[in-house]
Amino acid sequence: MVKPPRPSPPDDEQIRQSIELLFFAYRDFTTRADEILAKQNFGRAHHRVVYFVGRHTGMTVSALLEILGITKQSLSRVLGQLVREGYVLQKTGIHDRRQRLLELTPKGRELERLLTTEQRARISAAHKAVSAASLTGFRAVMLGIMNDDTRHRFTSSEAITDSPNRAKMRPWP
Amino acid sequence: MVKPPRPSPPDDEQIRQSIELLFFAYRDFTTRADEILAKQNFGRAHHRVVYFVGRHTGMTVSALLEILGITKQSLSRVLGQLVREGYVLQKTGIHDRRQRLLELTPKGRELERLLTTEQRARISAAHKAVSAASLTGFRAVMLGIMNDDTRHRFTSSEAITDSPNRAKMRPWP
DNA sequence: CGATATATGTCAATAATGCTGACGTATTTA
DNA sequence: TAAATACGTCAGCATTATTGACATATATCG
Repeated sequence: MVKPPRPSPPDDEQIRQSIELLFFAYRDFTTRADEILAKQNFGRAHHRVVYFVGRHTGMTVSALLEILGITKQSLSRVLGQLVREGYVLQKTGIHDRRQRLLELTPKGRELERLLTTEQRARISAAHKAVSAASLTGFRAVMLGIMNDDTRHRFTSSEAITDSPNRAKMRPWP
Repeated sequence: MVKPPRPSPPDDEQIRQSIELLFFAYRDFTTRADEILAKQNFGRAHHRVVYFVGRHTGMTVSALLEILGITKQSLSRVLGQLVREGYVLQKTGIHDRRQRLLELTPKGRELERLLTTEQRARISAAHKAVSAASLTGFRAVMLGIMNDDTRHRFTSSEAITDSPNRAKMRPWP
């Protein structure tokens, strides 16, 4: 007891701080939307579906499952509910008729807007409060935290802003 | 009533990207620990309790509730379970005997280590892959995302490592 | 001292999210 | 034609979180 098993203390402290930044930022980021959802008898899962379907109109169910990282049974309840209540439309795929391509109805877009307005304002304020370099740093660290295969989602196509740092990122142990 | 159906599109794209960075980084950050927890019949809530009690030895139940942002009834089951199974100790407060000060047992510390080892490695790698400036930027943005009152947790007291970088962080508008 | 507030715990009911496992159907591909 | 794929669904179970009501011990105030 006199001798606490310490990892390298200064480094460990920095790491723990980042863990906590992630925890608290995520916690505060989601609470407001959760409150709005509760009033409509929806949950966070509905928000995620509406967000990503809005973001990627015409996406397949599989693509959505991969993004959410859940099973089709779990998605089923939520998606089925959104479809039945007129927030999401399913259209049979043209090239592959087994697919159900997803898109938001006007009602769905309305809900998406309602849910993310506060979140976008929050992020927007955070962006405006820092320098462009800070924003780049934020992105670099977030990309470093996620899995390699998830990272492709940001690094491949056009979406990414940037950053020289990316080149330094190692593949991950 | 409301006017702009569209925010300025380029800006909106950057904001959405940050929202997604937050979502995917958090998702990937938690999955491994969740798997370990599942094997022991524990959930993410147990992880959070063990993490924060380990971080703030001797903390009160109220302090933990405030950090977690949940109700005491929700905490009760999880905390009670951890206490009964010997991961967490409760000691009656000295100055205020109504308080139950929380701390980890050796078994609790072991569990905490098991759960966060992978997470710390993940964050550590992300830190090493970027410049000190990027890290500062990451912190600034994360602090900007969280609520004002949550931010005090990082900006006020000692808990912070320290780092010359800290000095550059602005108090926030 | 007595009233009241605080710190904590507990019981009960309810809801949302997620999982595994087992089937079923339509459609595409080999 | 057989196998693989995309999707859906039913059933059962665990975890996390909620509200509301009530209980106990201790502190503090008038």
